[in-house]
Amino acid sequence: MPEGHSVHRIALQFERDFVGHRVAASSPQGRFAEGAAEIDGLTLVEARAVGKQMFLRFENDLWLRIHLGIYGAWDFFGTVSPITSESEALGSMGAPRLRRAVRMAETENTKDVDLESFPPPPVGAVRVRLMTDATVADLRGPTACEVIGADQVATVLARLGPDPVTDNTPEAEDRFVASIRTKPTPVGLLLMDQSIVSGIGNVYRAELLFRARLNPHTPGKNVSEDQVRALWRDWVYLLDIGIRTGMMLTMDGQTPEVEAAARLNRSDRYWVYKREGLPCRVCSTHIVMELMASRKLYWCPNDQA
DNA sequence: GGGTAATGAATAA
DNA sequence: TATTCCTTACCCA
Repeated sequence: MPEGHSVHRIALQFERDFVGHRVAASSPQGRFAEGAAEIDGLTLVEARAVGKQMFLRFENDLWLRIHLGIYGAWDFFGTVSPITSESEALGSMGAPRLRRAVRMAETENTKDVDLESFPPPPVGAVRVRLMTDATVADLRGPTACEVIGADQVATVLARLGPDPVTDNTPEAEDRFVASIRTKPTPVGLLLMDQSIVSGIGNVYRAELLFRARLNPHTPGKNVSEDQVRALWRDWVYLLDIGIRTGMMLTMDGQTPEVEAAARLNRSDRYWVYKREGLPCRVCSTHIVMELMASRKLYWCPNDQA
């Protein structure tokens, strides 16, 4: 579930429960055995997120770079501190897996499986397990997972566009404006381009464009400066909500009923995302789905004319 | 039990 | 533009 907000939340979780601790690193699945051995037993010094990338800095200037890709996920067990006042601890995002573990234990009728035990046995294909005395973090299905040096971290960072969290400055906004407004590329593609702006994925892309009432096919250079600045500021705004709540809430400012429903059900959460064929919440026109660079793009052809 | 989609991006061509 | 990689959840039977 990784757009920028998730990655920032995960980095915050590591900051809370891992930074300053000696960390045992292993690869239960085996595919990251060498990398895990490099950092095993080192103390975590810093946790950073930029866009969809996370960097964990250990002693000796060794960095673990993680990119979750489309289905990577971290699960936390044990001591999992709340990271914002508005959300449960991140461990709750791992709750489905926890429930599945409970089901498995029940169906297998193995009373000796102690679900409260620490550390819990790894379930599934755990590429990396990071563990302190009190907390376990399991990573599955990442697109990138590697131990690198500071120079390589800098190389990765150099090709990332501004992230509103690390870069909420007028200069960052100007950089975003300039890179959008010089390109003939459809704005719907530009928003997904991590070298132009960090952290936006397929959900936020569709929702940002709808909120701006912008046609996704509009060439970047044809979007007015005011509109581009509004896009940046809306991303700043939505990302903050996402980090605080742990949800991609884009229908804020609506009635309390609508907002409550959005928090409760995914199907009531978005303006256009995954609403192909359903009536637009504003004008009742059928929401359209089309493939743009092989990703599903949802938009309202009437409001985003 | 099988098939598919999924909040992503690198690479080849 | 097409292919490849990574893993799980959900839907259907």
